[in-house]
Amino acid sequence: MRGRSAIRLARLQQALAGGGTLRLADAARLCGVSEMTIRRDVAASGGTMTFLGGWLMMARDPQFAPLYNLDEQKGSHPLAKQRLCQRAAGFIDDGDSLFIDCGTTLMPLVGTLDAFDQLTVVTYALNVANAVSHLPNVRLVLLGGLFHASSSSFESDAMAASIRRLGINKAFISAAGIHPEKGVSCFHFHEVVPKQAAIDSAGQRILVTDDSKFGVIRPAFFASLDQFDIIVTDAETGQHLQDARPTPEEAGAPRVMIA
Amino acid sequence: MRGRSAIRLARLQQALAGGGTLRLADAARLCGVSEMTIRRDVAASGGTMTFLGGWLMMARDPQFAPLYNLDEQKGSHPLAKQRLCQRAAGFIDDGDSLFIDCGTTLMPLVGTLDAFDQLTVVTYALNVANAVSHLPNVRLVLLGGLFHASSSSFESDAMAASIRRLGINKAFISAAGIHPEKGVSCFHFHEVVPKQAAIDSAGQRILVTDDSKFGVIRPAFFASLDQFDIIVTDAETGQHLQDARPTPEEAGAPRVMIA
DNA sequence: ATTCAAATGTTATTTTAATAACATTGGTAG
DNA sequence: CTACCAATGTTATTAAAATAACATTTGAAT
Repeated sequence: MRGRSAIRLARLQQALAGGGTLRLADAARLCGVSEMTIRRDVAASGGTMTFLGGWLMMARDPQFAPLYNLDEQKGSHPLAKQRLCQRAAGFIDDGDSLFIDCGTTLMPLVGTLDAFDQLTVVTYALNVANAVSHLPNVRLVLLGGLFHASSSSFESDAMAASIRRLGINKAFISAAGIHPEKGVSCFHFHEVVPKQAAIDSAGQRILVTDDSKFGVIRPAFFASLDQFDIIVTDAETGQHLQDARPTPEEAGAPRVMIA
Repeated sequence: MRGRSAIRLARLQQALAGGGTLRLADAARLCGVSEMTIRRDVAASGGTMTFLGGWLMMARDPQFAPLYNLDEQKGSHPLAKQRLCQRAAGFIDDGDSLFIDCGTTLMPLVGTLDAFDQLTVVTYALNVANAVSHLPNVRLVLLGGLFHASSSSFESDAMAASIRRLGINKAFISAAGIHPEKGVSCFHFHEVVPKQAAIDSAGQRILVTDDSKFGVIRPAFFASLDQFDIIVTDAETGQHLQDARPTPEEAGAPRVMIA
């Protein structure tokens, strides 16, 4: 009786591949073995599966990973993003058709959408799509293609054309770097096309970015600052931007909103 | 102090919008309130959120939905699907480019893919895409469009064209109904186009279906039985199909595999 | 202000899960 | 066949979460 543990683990993994959880008791029955044996199997699996209070699940980090660890909690990053998105959500109206960019910055924005009537969300990010897919009041259009795990987003030749066909009301754009003169940049080159297409075709362009991105340059530039109508940001970045442009009402200057 | 519970729930919901979990203690701190209050809030939320062993999460997140309830467990459906998929996986080779249909039937198939080298998976189903997205050895191509929650899949004008451009090695197709004379059907009309395109363009077509679908007719027909090269099914359906075609080697007859 | 009731906090109790310790089984080498 | 050892099962113990009970706070009406 050698290697049976591996067989059981494979079977459980297969059962859980599509997401979902299993009661410990059910996992045990599924494998025809005692609960203790399942516990030992999972413990020996080296972290591919875990128990969460009696429920077995795949421990793929991003999904299951707690949002805040007690340690990093003082760094109020997630809270900051929530504040930014709360502010950004102020620009949304019932019936809008929104473009939501990839990354984690705009994630809390999705959490605010259930308060509206009949929105449409266009995105090329898998994480955004998953969050939106649960909202009954939001129509979801996902722009597919080849998946890039690094940014949880898709790349496609047809991306730009698809976006231009869609009629986007308001585009919420995120960035990995924002520099007062050089402009706005991101990590991955395949993000450039959809970002630019959304900026081109949207009625209103809203850049959402926190202080940690200010002054930073990342590999791929995709826009200059004055291509945005509104910039929602933290106090520090906001101050910088307003100092750089003493007359924010002048033509082409985005309105800066501090969250 | 009225309606604060709702405010806290909204905040938590927003924090969890992108998926993931929160420790009870962290949720309490996030809202500046005691753990007991969070417990009461969640209990009053009417099932939108739940605790799983001290972790707060969105209840409807498929990631955390239980696969089997103790009650329905006797009906060994999920086990049957696993057996079918195990059998179906036998047709996969390293380097293959696979089409995987929507629904839950083919979900366990994804669980077998980590054993191969360098696969490509093409799908128009969000649940399949999510499962595949975690596999480092599989390239994922998601065919996007307008999302349909009923089947967790996408609809698009460009679907057929996209599929034909892709070069699919083996197409794994699921069905909601399979009838010996009338053919193979599904619930949703928007599934017909991608299914047919995949059947048209794939090198090998593999229908995977369990006994509960046999003799059933659903709203949308998409293929006849002899359009498949292989049918992977349970004992009962397999017997029926073999009886109906006494000479399975005759031209155009699919090979029937009983799992 | 005073009073009341809803909301929240605190503590105690029950239930459940996780761990540890020990007993049993079963395959395999000698 | 027998003795051994890994694998598994069983039971006991510990830790943690869910519930319940009761105390305290807080906001609004009188």
